[in-house]
Amino acid sequence: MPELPEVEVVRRGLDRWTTGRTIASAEVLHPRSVRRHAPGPADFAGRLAGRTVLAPRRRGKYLWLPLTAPDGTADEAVLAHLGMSGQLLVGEPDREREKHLRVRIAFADGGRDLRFVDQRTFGHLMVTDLVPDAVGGGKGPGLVPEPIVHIAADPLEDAFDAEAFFRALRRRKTGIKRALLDQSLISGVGNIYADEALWRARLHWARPTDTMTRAEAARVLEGAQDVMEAALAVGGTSFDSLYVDVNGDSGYFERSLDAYGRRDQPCRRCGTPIRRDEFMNRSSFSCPVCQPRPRRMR
DNA sequence: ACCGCAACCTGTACGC
DNA sequence: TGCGTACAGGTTGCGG
Repeated sequence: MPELPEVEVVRRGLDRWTTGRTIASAEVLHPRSVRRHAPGPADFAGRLAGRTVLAPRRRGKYLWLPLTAPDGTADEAVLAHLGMSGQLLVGEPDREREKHLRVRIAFADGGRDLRFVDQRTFGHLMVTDLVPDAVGGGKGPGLVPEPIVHIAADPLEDAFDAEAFFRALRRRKTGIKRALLDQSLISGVGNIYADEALWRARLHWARPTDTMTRAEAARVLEGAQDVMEAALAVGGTSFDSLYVDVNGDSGYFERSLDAYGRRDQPCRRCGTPIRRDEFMNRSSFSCPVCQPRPRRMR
């Protein structure tokens, strides 16, 4: 459940169900799911046993569970990325094993367990150090997992710097959608919400960023913030059972999408059929009238 | 240093 | 029913 609102839905579920609990054991059923944990699956499991999990945090599409050190502070975390099809599910330990169960974490209290289920295995978990945050001049989470220090703040964080984002856009020689999908410029935005933000901002995906105005950048940013907050309010976007919260329930935002997946359906602003373009080996949906092609494409 | 694309996987939907 | 093709919401790593 890849984009920011869906990951935030999961974070909130974990906050309720795993915070303050002590891990009894972890079981890695598919090594690919911990491939970014360099010391390997056995080390991954060994590092979790006996640790207490603190309140989950998120930046963009990354989620992490801080782990307590002997003195009670957090120095490490379990970092999770759901990729295209990852799910973090919480439920009774004796329930059936999911077909694509990759990692199972059991708690010392014997209650609900935490499962990482991932059909396509693009997602991953790892145990990593927490290091001082690089963004936002101290307004960020304070400590962040080392592997994601290069990720930009997401637009729902206080630490997000709109002016810095604008300057970065102007420096780049690329199109606005590519920039929105670049997690080092702005994190949390994926293919769905990029299309939705651009529809709201009335900008074409290929609009070159090096000539964008402050007003255009502000429109895109506001579009992204508004659409992701609206999606979050109804549990995120899900087209099928692959994108669910920790209890396995789907969100309702699909019905509110204005551009994504609406090929040939009337634009909700002007009635013109929405077009689909090929872009980066995937799809881009936009209104041909509200979002006219720029003279120079990127 | 930057940009853009191919690769990594499994499953589903659809046309013939 | 079966087969082939296209497509799916993400990131990394490599070539240019």
